[in-house]
Amino acid sequence: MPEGHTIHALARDLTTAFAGTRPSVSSPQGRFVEGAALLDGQEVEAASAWGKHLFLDFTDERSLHVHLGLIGKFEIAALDGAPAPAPVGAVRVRLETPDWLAQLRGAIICTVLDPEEVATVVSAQGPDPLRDDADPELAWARIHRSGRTIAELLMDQSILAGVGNVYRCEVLWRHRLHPLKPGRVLKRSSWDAIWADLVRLLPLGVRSGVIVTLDDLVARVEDAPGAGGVVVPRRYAVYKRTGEPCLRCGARIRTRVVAGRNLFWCGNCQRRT
DNA sequence: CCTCTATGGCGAA
DNA sequence: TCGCCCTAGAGGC
Repeated sequence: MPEGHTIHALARDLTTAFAGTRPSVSSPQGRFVEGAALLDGQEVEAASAWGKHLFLDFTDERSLHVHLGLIGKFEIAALDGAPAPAPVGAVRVRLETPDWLAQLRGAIICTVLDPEEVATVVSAQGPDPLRDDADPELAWARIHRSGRTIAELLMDQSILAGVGNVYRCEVLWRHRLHPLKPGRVLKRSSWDAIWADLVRLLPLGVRSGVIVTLDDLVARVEDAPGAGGVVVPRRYAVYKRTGEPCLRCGARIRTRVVAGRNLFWCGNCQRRT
């Protein structure tokens, strides 16, 4: 589920698996042969994420830039001494060491960038609530002057990076905000609350691998000991719950396609006025 | 088994 | 605005 939490978890796992190693890099599918040749045998420094963009940095200053899009998958597996299995299906990139195997499929972006090009990609992204260096003022400055709907603004990666359709629907429900309200009428206190909530919720997604937005599940992840994985069911307040009762007020959940994406909200407790 | 759908965004038209 | 990427889970038959 590639919203920002997925990409940050991938960066963490790629760093664990490959930092300090020199993986063999190939493109069994054949669509990344030249890029793979540039990276093959080079030493990995670390991986990082900004919003939904993933960067695997090598010590020669080249970076593998990946964006999963809707259907992309980046699978990382410990080999535990076993020989790596042969690639199956359309594997765009394969990274292999004696200990780890990573395979990328279906990504919308997969390229090799130099540091300047990485900076250009990053500069087009808004603040990411998962990053310590994020400045929410940059997002607010654009939101509070905009006539576009808050639903649209939350999904605009140049304004706010990492939030996708599930987090936006859920966070608007948590703050009782109508998705079609224009950004310019959003109160400063509402934005502060949204940002603080995202700073709280997104790390729970990184930790559990699941988008966690319901208070009982939030508590379950926050109270779990250690930093390891927590098993959490995929349950949402409004996302994909069209016609079902709101968990807060019992009114029917409504849906509408806006800018090509499905929007879900409670018609009663998320009022437009 | 097959068909539909999606947490995203690029590039052609 | 639409097709595509070509995955993977859900649901229908």
